[in-house]
Amino acid sequence: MNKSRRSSHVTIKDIARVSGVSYSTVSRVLNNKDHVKPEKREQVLAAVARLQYVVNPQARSLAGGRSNVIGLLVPELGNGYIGEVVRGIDDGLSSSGYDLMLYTTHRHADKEATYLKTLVRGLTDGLLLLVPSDPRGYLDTLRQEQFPYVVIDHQGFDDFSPTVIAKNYQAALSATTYLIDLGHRRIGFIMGQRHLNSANERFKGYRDALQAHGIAFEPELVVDGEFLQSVSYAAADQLLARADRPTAIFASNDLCAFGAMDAARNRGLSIPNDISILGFDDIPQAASVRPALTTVRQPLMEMGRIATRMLLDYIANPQLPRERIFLETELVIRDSCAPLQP
Amino acid sequence: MNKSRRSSHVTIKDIARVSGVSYSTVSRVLNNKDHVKPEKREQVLAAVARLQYVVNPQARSLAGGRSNVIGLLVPELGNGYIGEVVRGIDDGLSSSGYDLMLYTTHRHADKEATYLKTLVRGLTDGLLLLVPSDPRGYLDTLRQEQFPYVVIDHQGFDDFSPTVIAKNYQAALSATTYLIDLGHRRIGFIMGQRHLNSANERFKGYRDALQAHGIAFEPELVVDGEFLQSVSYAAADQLLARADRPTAIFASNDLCAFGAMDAARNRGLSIPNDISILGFDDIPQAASVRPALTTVRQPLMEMGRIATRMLLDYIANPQLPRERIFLETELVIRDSCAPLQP
DNA sequence: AGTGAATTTGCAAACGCTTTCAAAACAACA
DNA sequence: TGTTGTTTTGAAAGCGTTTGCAAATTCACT
Repeated sequence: MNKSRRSSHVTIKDIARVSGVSYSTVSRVLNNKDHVKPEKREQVLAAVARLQYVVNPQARSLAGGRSNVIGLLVPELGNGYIGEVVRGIDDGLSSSGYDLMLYTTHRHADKEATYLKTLVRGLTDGLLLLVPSDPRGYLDTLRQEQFPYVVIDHQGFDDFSPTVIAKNYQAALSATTYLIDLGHRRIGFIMGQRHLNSANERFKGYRDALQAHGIAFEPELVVDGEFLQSVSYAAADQLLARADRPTAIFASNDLCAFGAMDAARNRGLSIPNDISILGFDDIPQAASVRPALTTVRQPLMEMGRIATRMLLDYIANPQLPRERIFLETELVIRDSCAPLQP
Repeated sequence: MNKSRRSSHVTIKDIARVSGVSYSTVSRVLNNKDHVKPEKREQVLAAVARLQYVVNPQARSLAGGRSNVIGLLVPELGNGYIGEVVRGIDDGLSSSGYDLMLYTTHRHADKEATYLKTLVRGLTDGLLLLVPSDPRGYLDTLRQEQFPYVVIDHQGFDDFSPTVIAKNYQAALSATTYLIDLGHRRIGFIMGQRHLNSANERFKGYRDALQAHGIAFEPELVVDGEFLQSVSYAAADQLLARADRPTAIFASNDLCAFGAMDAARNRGLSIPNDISILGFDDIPQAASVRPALTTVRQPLMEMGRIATRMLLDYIANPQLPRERIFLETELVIRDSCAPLQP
C-alpha cells in the first residue's frame, strides 16, 4: 500500500523525462541554481506545473539540502502565554515556505535533550527554544554544530545564545512604581519559579522600586506562586490572612494574579477597593477576567514573530552575528488596581 | 558545514561495524523484526546505547518506512477552542513515538489542499484535520491513497470520514431546556458561522427545545455572531436594544457569550439578574470570566486525545473499520444564568 | 576556421535507511 | 550421514534528492 502510494507520485525523473533534460538539471531549476539555460528552465517549469510535481522533502534533506522545517520546543501547551508566542511564530513563518514541527517537553529536561538530537539530525533546519528548562546540556552541541537556533525568553544560562526577551526588570520596576504612585505602601509580591531568570528580574524590579521610594522591603510580603494559578491562590491567601495584609499585590504573571483574585474574592475582599492586583504578561484572559486585570504587557506575539525572523535570517545566512533583543513592555491599566483607600 | 554536521553522526553502519553484524541486521533489530538471534540483538542494542545512536527519520521514511510524524491541520491558533483540542492531541501523542507537524491554514481552503499534497507525500504517516474549511477537494485523494486521517469536529460534508465530534444537537437542546426550566421564555440565540454544521446543529437544538415547550420561535431573537467575540458583541447589543429584549441569551460558543456579556455590561445590565447568558465549549476563559460562564462543556481535550488514538490505530492497522465517534457534552453551571426574575 | 575560456549539461556517487532475495547456518528427521 | 525444512544472515537494490566532476556545448576572440 505504501508502495503503491509512492509509485503513483511524480518524481524529479518523471519531469526530467517529460521535459527532455537530465534530472540534475531539473534539480537545478527547482533550486534556482545558476547555469541553466532560460529556455530549458521554462520547459522544466512547464512540466512541473503540468504534472503537479511537489518535491519530496525527505529525499531533499537526506541528500544534504534543506528540510524546510523549523522545530519549536515548548515546555507545554495550553497556557495563554505560550499560545500567544506560538501565534507570533506561526505568523512569522507564514509565507516563508517553512513548516513547523512542534515538540512539547512537558518540563522534562531529559526529553529536551533527546528531541534535540533528532531535530538536529537533519529533521529541521533551525530551532526555536521557548523558555527552555535546562538547555545547558545541549546548547553547546547546538553551537558546535553551528546549528541555527533562537531562544525566546532566555533565562540567563549563558550570554551567547541569540535571544529575544522582554525587559523584565524595567517592567517590574515601573509596574511597582505605578502601585506606589497610587499610594500603596504595603505591596505583596507573588514570586514566579525561582529558577527562572525572568522571575528573579521581576523580583529585583519590585524591590528596587520599593527602595527607590524609601519603602522598606519586607520579606514576609513575598510568597511563592511558581507561575501557577493554584499555587498562587494559596500563596495569596496566606498574604491576605495577615493582620497587616498588603493593600496591593504584584503577581509575577497573570496566572498568579488570577490566583490572587480568587483568594481575595474568597475572603470577601473587593478588587480593587480593598486590594489592588497587578499581573504580568497580558495573556488574553487578562482582559476578560473581572475586574479586568491591570498588567504588564509583554509583546508575546511580537516576540515569537521576531525570533522567527531572526532564525530564518540565520538559516539563510549563517554568518550573521548573533543578536540579543530586549523588547519594551507596556503597562496596561485596567480595573484591578485603584488608589489606596484612605 | 552541513556536510561536517552530518558526517559527525553515527549511522546504522557504524553500529553494524561495532557490533560485528551486517547493517541489515541492525536495521532489523531497530525495527523489532523477527529472525534475529537474541544474542546478536543484544550486541546491537549495546552498541546503539554506547554510541548514542538515533535513527535518521528522513532516511527511514525515504526508504519506505514510517516517518513517525503525524500532521495536524488547524484553521488558526490562539483561539481557546483549538488550543484545548491541540492539548489533547499532544497528550495522545505523548510517549507514542510520534512527532507533530503543525499546519495553520488561516482559513485558506487552497492552502489546505496544497499542504495536503506535501504531507501525504511521505512527510507524515497520518493526518488530523481540525474543523477543516473545505476538505471536499482533497478528501477523495486521501481516501484513494488510503492515507490514514481523522477529522475532528467534522462539519458534515461527507459521511465516510472517520470523525470525533460532540453531540451538538443534544447539547443545545438540553442547554436551552435548562434556560426554559429557569423560567425564561424569551431566549435570544447568537448563531455561529452558518456554513458550519455544528452551528446549525446547535441552532436546531435551540429551536426544538423551544418547540417542545410550546414556546413560539421568534426569528428576531436570532442574530449572527459568526463564532467571533466582536461580531457577537454587536449582535447581542442589537438584541438587548429591543423593547422586548430577551431575558436570556444562548450563545453558539463561549466567545460569542463573552461578546454578549460585554454588550450587557455596557448597557448597565447585570448578569445574571437582568439577563442570563449561556455559552458553548467551555474554553478555559469561561471559568475565569466574571461572572463565571455557564456553558456547555465540549470535551475538547478528550476529542483531541481520542482522535489521536484513532489515528494511531489506523496507522498501525489500516484494515480497521473507520469509526465516527460522537461524544457526550455536559452542562457546566456557573454564575451567568439565573431563574427568571419575576 | 581555430583556439581557449566560460557556460551548460549529464553521469554517478552519495545521503541513511528498509526490504527483497538468495545464501548460509542450523535443526530435525529418516 | 544425508535430506529436507526452517531460521538467521548479508549483499544489494532501491527510496528521491543534491552535488562534484567531467564531458559537451557555447562564446568571444584571433
